[in-house]
Amino acid sequence: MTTIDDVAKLAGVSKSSVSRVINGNFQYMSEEMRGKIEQAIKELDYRPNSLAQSLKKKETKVIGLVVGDLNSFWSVALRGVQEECMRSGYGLMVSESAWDPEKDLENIHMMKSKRVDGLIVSPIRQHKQVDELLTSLDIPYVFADSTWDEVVSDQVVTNTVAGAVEAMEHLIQLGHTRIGTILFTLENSVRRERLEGYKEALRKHGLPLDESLIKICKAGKGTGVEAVLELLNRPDRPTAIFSTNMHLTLDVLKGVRQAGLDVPGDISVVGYDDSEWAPLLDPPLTTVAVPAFQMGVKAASLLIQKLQSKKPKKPKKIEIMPKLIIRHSAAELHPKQSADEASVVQLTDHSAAKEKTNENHSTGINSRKA
Amino acid sequence: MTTIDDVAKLAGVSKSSVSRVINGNFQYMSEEMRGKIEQAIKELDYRPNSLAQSLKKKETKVIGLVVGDLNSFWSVALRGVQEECMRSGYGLMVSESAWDPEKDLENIHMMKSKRVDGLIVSPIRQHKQVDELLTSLDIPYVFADSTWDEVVSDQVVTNTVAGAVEAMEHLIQLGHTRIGTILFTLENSVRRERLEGYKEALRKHGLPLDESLIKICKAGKGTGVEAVLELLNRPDRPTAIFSTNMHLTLDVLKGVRQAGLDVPGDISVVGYDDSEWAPLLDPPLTTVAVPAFQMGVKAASLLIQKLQSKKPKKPKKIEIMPKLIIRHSAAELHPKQSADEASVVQLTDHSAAKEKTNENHSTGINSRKA
DNA sequence: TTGTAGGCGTTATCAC
DNA sequence: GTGATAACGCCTACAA
Repeated sequence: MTTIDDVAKLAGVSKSSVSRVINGNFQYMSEEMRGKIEQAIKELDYRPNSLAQSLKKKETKVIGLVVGDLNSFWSVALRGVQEECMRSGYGLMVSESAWDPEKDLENIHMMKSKRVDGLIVSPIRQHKQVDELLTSLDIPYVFADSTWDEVVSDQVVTNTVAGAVEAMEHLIQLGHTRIGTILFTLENSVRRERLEGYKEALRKHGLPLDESLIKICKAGKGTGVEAVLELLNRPDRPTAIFSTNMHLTLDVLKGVRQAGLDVPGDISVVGYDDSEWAPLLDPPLTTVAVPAFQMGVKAASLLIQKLQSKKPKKPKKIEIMPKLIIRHSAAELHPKQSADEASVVQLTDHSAAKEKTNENHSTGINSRKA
Repeated sequence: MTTIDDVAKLAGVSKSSVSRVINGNFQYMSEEMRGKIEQAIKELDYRPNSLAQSLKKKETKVIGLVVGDLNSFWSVALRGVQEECMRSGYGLMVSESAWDPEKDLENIHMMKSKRVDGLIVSPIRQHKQVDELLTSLDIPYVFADSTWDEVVSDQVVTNTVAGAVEAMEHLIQLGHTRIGTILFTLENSVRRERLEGYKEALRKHGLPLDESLIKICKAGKGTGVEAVLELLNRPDRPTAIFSTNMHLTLDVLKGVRQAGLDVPGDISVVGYDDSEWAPLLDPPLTTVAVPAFQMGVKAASLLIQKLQSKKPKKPKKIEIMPKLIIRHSAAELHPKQSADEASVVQLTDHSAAKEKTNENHSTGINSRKA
């Protein structure tokens, strides 16, 4: 491995001068010396050892991503994070705790020992412990997606309540008054807020809240099917279902089919999280699309900006608006029309002092060529 | 930040001894000293600085993943890689070139400068240059998924030809003789092999090869729709289509719908790459599922094993078998039957001296709880 | 304008 | 058994 000494020797100069060239300190340096050194660097194809640089400079130019679940949402968001990192010259380390809350803490320690400059975190639970650990470790961080209600740190989240409300209002405008919903256990803010939006929409439109129409299920394959069947097998079954998660939406559709019911004849369904497959279902599925890619970009850029500014600013909360994608039923589709045709309802941000993030970004799905 | 010196001071010993404890060198050490030091470490919650360790030991315990496209396949495979890394105590850096072949090379350099111990690479093109760069950089590596025909290095791939043949044979057994196929441009082995499998199946069953039934399209949204429409609008249109990529399958289904045709009444479709949504289509879609998660695990463990064994072994090629998942048509589904019910055809490995990877692993989809 | 020397936090090779 | 001490490869006052 060629080192800075090799370059110095070849160029016949001291290594401090080489170091200056590497770091772009050309302030008081003769053109001649600079030329000699750059020549030598090229000749040896020398690249500095980041480890040594980092040890000295106390920064690694690497940020870490600590997520509870690298699920479909995060796998898209990850690309946004990665893209922003590349653009800003940062490396990216990733870790997943796979739903073991202890591992989130462990992973943070791991990242710290690798000396990442900052962290994007999205734990599943224990946000408080995570927050405390992060501050005690004195590591710059940004919460993303999932957060903690009393959190005072930087964060990038989607306005989940607004998304849920919009989904519900779509159903209400279609004339539904008995709307069921299905959720995963309320372990984090994202999940709680979806329920909040459900309730808020009912309240807003003067509809009664029937707790028995709310089904909360444990994570796991197929648990949603049972839940939805319970909902559908009642005599006073709901005429619409708001599914709050993509995995649950799969279960809901399976359940509806198992119950021998028809969408949208017997029951309407709106799902949270969009999928490339939604337009291909029969009928095409209306969903709330969360701009995952964009969130990844925002989270990374907020963190990096934080790393690069000297003076600490006050915590910033960036909210990203989900989009309701209303898809026509298959019957209404003209044969020559694109099956992907849909109306996109851009939710408006009602909150005041928050960063507007309504640029016309992609939803993260289909945002790259294949 | 607390250092090894702080620990030494607190314990009243030299830092050499502390270092021994950290590295588990208890060979010639009194119980007493060990106790004192462990106590001090705990008290200060001391964690060694990986940078300094790595600088000295010349290993970082980090591996890198360099992929051309963090698409749906790799986003699942990534979880496998990550899981194996965590199990073996390695960190993971990721990078994506987003279809810019130059960036693959750039990312490799970046990883090298960060001094990763090894690399899992899956470039889109220029496998030869990548291979050469990797060897010239003297960095241990494993090709994964996509590879290069003349490659002699370690690699973990799926037997794409076998997968394609099986898909085709399914269609042939259903009585189809005019089968169209749709592919992305043949830039890498994975893509070429799918075409190869298409041809091989025809040959094997004595069916004629009609080049005009083979549609090759550029990457990009919706290009597949045009291609499939060309296929379907001919008077002698094929009675079945083998779609070689998930994105293309979406386009194929859209195209079929736009042409006003019915699956499977007018035309049969088999897709490469499975999706959670496949069983929910009407009719459920038959696909070739590629065990992405498993491939990630295998790639990581092969690399790590390579890193940890002293003597270089001869290059190893691990082949993973895709699985054909035959789904019943909706009409045949009993209402109380799971919509996900499907026959899984486990392809048999016909090759001789290759590692068997037919354990009953998951396909990567649905392999985690949500 | 350039070079010398010390130190970043460890590990490893010696002595003792 | 334990402790100095010299690297590891780079950066950066400070001196020249």
